[in-house]
Amino acid sequence: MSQDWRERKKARTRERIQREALRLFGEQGYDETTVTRIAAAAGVSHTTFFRYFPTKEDVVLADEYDPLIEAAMRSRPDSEDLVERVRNAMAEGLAAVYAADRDALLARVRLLLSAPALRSRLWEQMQSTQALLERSLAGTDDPAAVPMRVRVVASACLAVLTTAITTWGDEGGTADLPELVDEAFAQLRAELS
Amino acid sequence: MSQDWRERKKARTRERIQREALRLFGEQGYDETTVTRIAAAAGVSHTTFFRYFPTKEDVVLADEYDPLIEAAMRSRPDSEDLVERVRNAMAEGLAAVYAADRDALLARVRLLLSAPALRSRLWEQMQSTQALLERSLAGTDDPAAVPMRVRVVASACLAVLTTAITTWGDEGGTADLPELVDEAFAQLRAELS
DNA sequence: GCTAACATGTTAGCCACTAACATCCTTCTC
DNA sequence: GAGAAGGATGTTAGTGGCTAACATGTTAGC
Repeated sequence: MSQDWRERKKARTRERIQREALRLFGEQGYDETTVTRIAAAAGVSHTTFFRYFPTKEDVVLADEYDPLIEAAMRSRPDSEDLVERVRNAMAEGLAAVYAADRDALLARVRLLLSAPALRSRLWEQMQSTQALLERSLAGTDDPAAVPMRVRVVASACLAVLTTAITTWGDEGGTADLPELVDEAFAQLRAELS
Repeated sequence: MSQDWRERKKARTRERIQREALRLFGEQGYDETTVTRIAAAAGVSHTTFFRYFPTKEDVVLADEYDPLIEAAMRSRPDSEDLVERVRNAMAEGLAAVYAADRDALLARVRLLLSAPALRSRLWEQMQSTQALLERSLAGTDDPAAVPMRVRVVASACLAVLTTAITTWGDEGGTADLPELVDEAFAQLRAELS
């Protein structure tokens, strides 16, 4: 009971900052919105902003997806080959997000596509997702022990997923994303046979 | 004749800045080396530094590879399928750099692997390389006219190339890079059949 | 109530990067 | 060969992301 009030207040402050930030980004663009401005809109100082989000980019890119993917990877049977396992795990995680949150996902993707700084940050995050995939596929915790074959698969699958999501965002979210992802994987397979 | 002296002087200044920068990065690390320090070592002011290189990252990432790849893509016969064309073009461009410049390439790769800021910048550059590949494969100049199939191929091939180069750098450059790239493509193909 | 813990604000500063202006040096013209 | 024009450079000052130090207020546990 003791810490509850504090935790809840902190969570609300965090949400307020994020909400105001996304609103301002949408209204005036990412680069044109300063951290100080966001902090003022949320009623805090810019130092407090940085106590909640280590960088400006993190307001957009709070990574909730890695745990999803990790769990999905664990539920994949060993009978599937490497690509199938990654493909299905990503599809599973994505389906959950997509069903719950389609519009928010689209807004986020479009923001990401609009600001170079955000895109580079995304790449960094994907690097950690890739490391996760590799460890999971290779069944080891030592990054140096991952064979190149596994790294090739992980990076290629992520590239395909990214391409599908990017295409989806470029088209304004008109298509069905899970279908697009399926299609993208099928296309790669078709090109390589 | 008139402008020659000026041009040559500028070229020398540019090289001096770059040389000193790479030396300092090697000695004390990328993040630990400030632009002002580099400028001082090169005997110029920090504003002059930025007149030669738009960002600190650009000292490391002057992109000479895209033109190579573009030329190589043009020399590929239409009889090859998409993946083969990209694969061979990249192999051709890489072979040239590798033969001429192996040690410099290795040093650069290792620097890239060491600094997150540089890596994200690399991703941005790869985005432009990917766009180039897509246009070349699709035979169009309109990015919106590129079918997803082509984008999937381009992004996956780049991912494979990057994985091979990264592996090479991680292993200290002991392997033969062109061979590694070949192997990486073969592995992806093997996993997808 | 008192004290320890903690969230926040203020201030000052670093660094990448930019703009404005003055200076100097080359180059071109007469 | 003197002077004007143009370009390269330095100085200064400023912005924005981000950090550290310290002071203050607010809550938690006794």
